[in-house]
Parts: sequence; C-alpha cells; structure tokens
Amino acid sequence: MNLYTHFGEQLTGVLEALREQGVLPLDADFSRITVEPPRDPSHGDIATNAAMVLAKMAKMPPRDLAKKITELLLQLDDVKKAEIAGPGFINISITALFWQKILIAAFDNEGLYGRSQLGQGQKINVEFVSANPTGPMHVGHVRGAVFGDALANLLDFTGFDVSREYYINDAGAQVDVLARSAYLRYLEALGEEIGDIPEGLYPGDYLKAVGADLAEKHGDEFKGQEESQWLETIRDFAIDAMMDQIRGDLKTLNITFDQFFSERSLKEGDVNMVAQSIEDLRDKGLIYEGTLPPPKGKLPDDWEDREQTLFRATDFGDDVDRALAKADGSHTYFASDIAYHRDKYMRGFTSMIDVLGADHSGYIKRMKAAVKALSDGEAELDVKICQLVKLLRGGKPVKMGKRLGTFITLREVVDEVGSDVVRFIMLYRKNDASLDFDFYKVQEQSKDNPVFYVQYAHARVHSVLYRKIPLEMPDLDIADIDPLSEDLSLLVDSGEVALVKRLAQYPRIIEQAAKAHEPHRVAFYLYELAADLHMQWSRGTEKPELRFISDGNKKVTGARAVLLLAIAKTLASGLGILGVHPIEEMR
RNA sequence: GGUCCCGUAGCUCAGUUGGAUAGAGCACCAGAUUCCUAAUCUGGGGGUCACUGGUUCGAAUCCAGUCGGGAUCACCA
Repeated sequence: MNLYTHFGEQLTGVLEALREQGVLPLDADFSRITVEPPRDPSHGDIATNAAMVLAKMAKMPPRDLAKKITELLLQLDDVKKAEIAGPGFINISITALFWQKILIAAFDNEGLYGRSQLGQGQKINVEFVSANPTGPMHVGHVRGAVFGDALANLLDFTGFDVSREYYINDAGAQVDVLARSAYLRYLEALGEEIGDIPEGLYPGDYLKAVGADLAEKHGDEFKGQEESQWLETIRDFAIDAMMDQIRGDLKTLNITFDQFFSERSLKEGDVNMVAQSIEDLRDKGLIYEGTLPPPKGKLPDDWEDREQTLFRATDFGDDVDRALAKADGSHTYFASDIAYHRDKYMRGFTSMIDVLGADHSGYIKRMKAAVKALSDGEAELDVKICQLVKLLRGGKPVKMGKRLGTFITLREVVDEVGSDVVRFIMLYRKNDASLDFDFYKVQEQSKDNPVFYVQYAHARVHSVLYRKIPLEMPDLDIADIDPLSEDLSLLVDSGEVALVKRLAQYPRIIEQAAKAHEPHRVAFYLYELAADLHMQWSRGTEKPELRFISDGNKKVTGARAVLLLAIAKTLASGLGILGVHPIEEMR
C-alpha cells in the first residue's frame, strides 16, 4: 500500500465532489497536483499543493479553495487533521489506526510489501555488461554489472516483465585478435618456443589454458597452417571459453542473464539481419549515400573525405548523421547494434534500457535516434551511464595498467571483499557520479561503512527476535506472531512511530526508484531505515522502558516484535533488490 | 571547437522529478557503556546550492548564457 497514492485517490474523490458542486470547472486539470510527505514532519504526514494548483481555474484565492477542500477531507475516516498552511498548502495528519494498517501491510509474509503494478506486466529489456569476450572481466565492468542487475531486480519488483541481456561482441576485429593470441598459446602448448607475445595481441596468461585445451582437442592439426585454415575454429573455441569464464565471473556476484545475444548471429543466420535493418531504414527514407563534414577543431590525421552509407540520425535529435559501412564495405558496429535493437523491438520490447560505461556517453544520441527510427517511435530506449570507479587502498590509488597486465579482475575484487560489499557500495552512489572504492574502508566494521551499518541493523533485529526473546520471554513465540492479534496501539513512543512512518515510505521510494531507473535510492532508504532502528535501540539504553523487550510485559513486547519483524522484512526486501544478503549475525 | 555528464557544508555525497526554514556521513568540539552486540547513540558549530538572467504563487531542481572539472568526438568496439 502506497500511502500517498492512497490519499491521492481520496483527494481526487474530494475534488470531483467539488467539481460537481461547481466550485471547480468541469475541465479542471488535476495533473499537476502532488501528494507528498512534507519536508518538515511538524507539518503533518501528507502535504498537497492542490489548492494552489487549482486556484486559478477555480477563480478564487488558494487559501479559500483550500478551506473548501479541507472541509471535505476532514469527513474521511483516515484523516485526523487537515490544515491550511503558508500560501495554500494543505497538511494532512492521518489517524493512528491508519498507521497500524500500514504496519500490518509491511509485515506481509509473502514479501509483497513495496511491490507494485507500476509496470503492469510490460516487457522491458535491460542490456548490461556486454563486455567483449576477449578476457576475464576486470574491475571496470563491475559497476555496470551490479547496476544493471539491481535495476532489473527493481523493475521486476515493480511489475515489469524483465529480460536481462548480454550482447556478445563476437563479430569484430577484436575476436580475431583473440583467435591469433589463442593460436600462439596453442603452439606454446604443443611445445613451441613463442617468446614474447607480440604487440597488439592479448598477452594475458588466461589464454594458456585455452591453448592447452586446443592442443588436446586438435593435436598439431593447425600447426604451420595458414591463418585462414584455423582462424574460425580457434576463434569460436576461444570465444566459448571466454564466455564461460565471464559467466563464471558474473556468478560470483550472483548475476545471471536471460539471454546472451551473439552479434555474429545477426549476420550469419538465413538472412543478414544487419543488411535487412539497413534496407528497412532505407525504405523509410532514412539512409543515403553522402559525405560527412570533418569534426570541428583538430582534424584526424587519417581523415579521408569519402562518400559513405549514412543514417539520418539528425532527424531524431543526433548531432550528425552516422556511418553504417566502413571503408572496406563491412558494417560498422553501430549498424550491428541497430540490428540488435531492432531484434529486441521485434521480440516485443517497446521499452529498453542499455547500461553503458562512461566512455560511451557519446553513443547515446545515435542509439536513441536509431531506436526511434526503427520502431517508428513506438519503442523507447533509456541509456544509463555508469561513471568510473576509483580504486583505492587505504586512501591511495591502486595502480593499474592493461599493458603491464596489472589490471584488477572482477574476481579479485569479489574474492577480497565479498559480493555483498561490492554490490552495496556500487549502488550507494548515483550511477552517473564517479565513485571511490577503497578496499580497506568498505570492509571496515563501523558505522562509517554503510554496508556494515545496514547489515548490522538487520542482524540486531534478528538477534532480539530469535536469540533474546526466547531467553527472556520464552512464552512469546515469534513464529506465531500475528499483527492482527497484537495490540499495535501500544506503539506510541516517538521512535516507534518514526519507524512506522519510515516503513510507510518504502513503497513510494521503490516506485520512484523504478520510474527513474535509479536503484541507489533504495540503498539510501535502507541506510535511513537502519539509522532509525539504531537510534531507537540506543534510546533503550537510557530509558529501559523503551527497549524492544519490555520487562515482563508480553503485550508491549508482542507489539514491538511486530514492528521489528516488519523492519527486518523491509530491510531484507530492499537488500534483495540490491542483490545483497541480509545477514543474521555479525562475525 | 561540437556534444554529454558533473559543480550543494572543510571532505564524500543525498535531495522525494517545481514546494514551506536545503539534508546525511566523515572530520572537528562536547557527552552517553553495571544494559537485547557502545560494531551504537545524543548534542554543537559549519551554506551566496559555481555565476548571471528568465519562466511563476514558489527554483538547488525547468530554460538561456557564462565560468570551472571530467568523458567523448568519420571509419574501432
């Protein structure tokens, strides 16, 4: 139950009544009305700007209109107070009974609290990671992987039909380089002296195993052969091996995909989908042969003013038209990507999200343009950019160099700090802001570390419910706690009320995070919920009567147990969206 | 030079898609532990929301421009 949409509906009922009375015109527009928590809690529980927004249409001063609205609001069962404030805000306080209803909703055993039908089962495609299959995943891929996975969780939680996809770039020049690199390792496995790996090939040790496997499978079949004899076989073998490795790497972060989509499959099926996509756009008059103006400023050294096949991206908001064919006649990466997104569209996805690294921000406009064009405006693409992660160790930057082979792999990061820590930290920042990841700080067990802080809150609750209550109040069986039979009106302390109110925010936060495609909002919410819990806990040290286990008072303890269970469930629910385990005890 | 992102407390960042007196953590200062984990909590100081205009009942938020930082800039992926 979302408190604000609930009262939004109630308010709409009131406004419709006023429209019937002729106070509001028949065509009154309610769309700009908001129903929100006021920033200052002393203003009540819910604030609406309805009177200010509608004042002009009603041709009366905001405060006068507010008076008419509040009179009707006060007749509603769940409204305790409705007051006019400032220029015409209406502040609503709701009844204690209604807060109890919310607590009961939050207690829900099926994990339904916070779920919504926002997505209405709409299909949505989330493409993320899509790292080149030329080596193990390195630390640069981690953020996008975690972000995409959490976003997919969030959308699933809010009623979308989500597909997680990984686009395998297995058609470009880079996989040929991979094949040549693997071929060298293959020769090495056959006992040849290969010396240093030449510049331009992949030097990593991870290809040694691929070479050995090739040698075992093919013997010396390819030894001394022309490249054309072995390239394809070895390339396919190496790509499969790399994808296995990548899948394994992602598994350490509990990330799986619904679909791995091969770029090559677009070109090698019965019909060349890339060519067909271009023809499709050509039929729409969006393709032409022409020349591009050279980029302003410094001219590239090898600039060549030639005619090329261009997509009219400028018709859809891009800055220049974009090339679809290279000088040698083959398709550009962009052309393949158009075909891929067209494939998504034809599979029924009118809503797509691409999660990309910061270095691809220049790619956004053309891809959005392409999706609009190929779907005749029916499909929507949102591109989420994940900014760089700065790796630190005790405040000092971790030095990495691909050439030196000192880049840090995803697996090394997860092995050192654990999946939960990696995931939470990566999500505790807005995706388009850069992020510091300090190996030492993220493992610190102190309140400076948000992962720990939230985990600790969950463990604390668990400790009271399942360790202390059985000891101190053995006749209260937590497993049998039923919010409907406990007297929730006993939760009157300000800290308890604050916790219930915080729980009430959860559905709204989830919905906003899902709409904005911003899972970090969930992480920040969990931090606040944890803070409220720790605060209430500490108040119990000063005032023993506020402790969750109320000495000898089974009724009060029972009511507080309902609150604690609701908190634990909400923490677990939110952490679940982030893909972080709610731990039950600290070690 | 074009485009995109960012600019909020000394530092790291939130800011409910336009609401009321702009928030949290760190750091700094002052406190709390015979107690369910003090692995925590309480209080305090600290701001020209980069700047200038505009839109309106109302702007950190939207628009235009300026300044500063980052990414990117035919054909690579």
